[in-house]
Amino acid sequence: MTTVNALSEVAALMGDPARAAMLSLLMDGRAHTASELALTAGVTAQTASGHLARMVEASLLAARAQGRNRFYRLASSEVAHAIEALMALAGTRAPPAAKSAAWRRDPDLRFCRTCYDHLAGQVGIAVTDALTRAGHIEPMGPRDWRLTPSGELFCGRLGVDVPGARRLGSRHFARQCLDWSERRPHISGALGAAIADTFFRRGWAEKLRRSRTVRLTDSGRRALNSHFGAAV
Amino acid sequence: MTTVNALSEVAALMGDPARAAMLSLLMDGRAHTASELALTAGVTAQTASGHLARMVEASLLAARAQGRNRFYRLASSEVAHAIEALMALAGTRAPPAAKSAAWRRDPDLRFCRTCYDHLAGQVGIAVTDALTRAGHIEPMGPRDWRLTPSGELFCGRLGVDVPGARRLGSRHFARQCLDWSERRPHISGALGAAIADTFFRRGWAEKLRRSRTVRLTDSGRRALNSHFGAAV
DNA sequence: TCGATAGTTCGGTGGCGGCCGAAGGATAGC
DNA sequence: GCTATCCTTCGGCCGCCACCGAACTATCGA
Repeated sequence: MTTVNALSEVAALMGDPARAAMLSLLMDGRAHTASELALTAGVTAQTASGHLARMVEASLLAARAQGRNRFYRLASSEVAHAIEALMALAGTRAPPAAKSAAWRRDPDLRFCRTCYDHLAGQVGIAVTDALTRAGHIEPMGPRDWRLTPSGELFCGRLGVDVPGARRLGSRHFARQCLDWSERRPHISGALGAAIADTFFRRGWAEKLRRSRTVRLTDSGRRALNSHFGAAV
Repeated sequence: MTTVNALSEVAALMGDPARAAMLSLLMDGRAHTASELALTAGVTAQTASGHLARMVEASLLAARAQGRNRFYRLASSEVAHAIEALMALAGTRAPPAAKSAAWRRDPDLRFCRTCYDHLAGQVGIAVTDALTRAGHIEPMGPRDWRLTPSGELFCGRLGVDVPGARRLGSRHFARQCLDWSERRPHISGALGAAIADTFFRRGWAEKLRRSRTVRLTDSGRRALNSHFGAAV
């Protein structure tokens, strides 16, 4: 293959409107799910899937499976650089200010939200980090956490229903879930759900209507400080 | 027009093999006639004419009529920069085995070439590294270089027209341009062009006909050694 | 075990665009 | 004027590829 063909091939990939829309969204540096990218590009899931596979094949994107979701991100900073150079040609300034519109509109979503049934965002990460720092949980394997004896006690004092979580044998007990805004794992699985449930039950957090966004209450903020030694 | 559409449109222009071949030839920084570009791209004159018109329309190329001939050149160094960035991507895409095949095809191009109007390849990197090592230039921000007082003196002794380069207010003075073969930044912008000009004027380097490839002369090799303390 | 959700694969369709032949300027030289 | 060369415009053909519906797989939660 000549350098010329290589040039045209990579440019052609970026030259499709749907793929360009996906790449633009990914210029925020975060990982996004296939369905999110499909929605942004304005195409069906199956069309998006084909586009994403081609871009992964060409090393423009990197993919990581997580549960039912598949997260895609730009494969390297060089990809971002090339996109930026092309956008500069069109006279439009893009990165790094080019976050997705939804993103700019919703900083609260980044702060705290539900991910299935557990907490995510800065609050989810703060809780996870605090538990790790205190030695209450430990990474176990690539995808799980282990609850230590001290963690068992800690959860008991807080009112987290650990026995109930263990009873759900069909469900993973404590999983590492990649936080798509913070780009680090937070705690999910049955234990993550039980912790979130405690937050809601004790009035530390409230779900907003018709949204994944979660509001941390004042007492929740105090609880984070006193019980977890974390500030957000 | 949205930024996304702008991205896909300019990328789609570069994504056609015939147009990519033309753009590659024009990376030598010179103006070429329509028929020459048609020959390079392997298409008929009328097909090439259509391609060229579209690229002029999109401000990728600039055209100038001269007698019966029509000369085309890259519209700006930004266009060259974008092409270079895309080529850097293309270098990473295939596994090593496939890459080296394409590589060995053009060892001379990898050694020294023009990137629009400045030097690239091993020689371009050698010059840039030597200037950095001697403290003549310093990275300034993510995309620029700063010429230090010692660099000012050094360029003056060499006959590089620094004042002339500064006078081009419309153009970036000293930019970092990612070298697609060396995968590290070399110096471009007005100063990069002035340095390259010095190389050609003093007989240190010669452009090969119909190619971006540049030949380093024996005196050029000696100059690199004595003035820059670099060996290639 | 079962339903719901996320993602992929496959097959068929439609439209965009690259291609060339033919014809039509424009310029230079005679 | 005439001719050769360079380039462009026009019209029609053809292939590629983006798209979607349908069906399938995998994972999650109950």
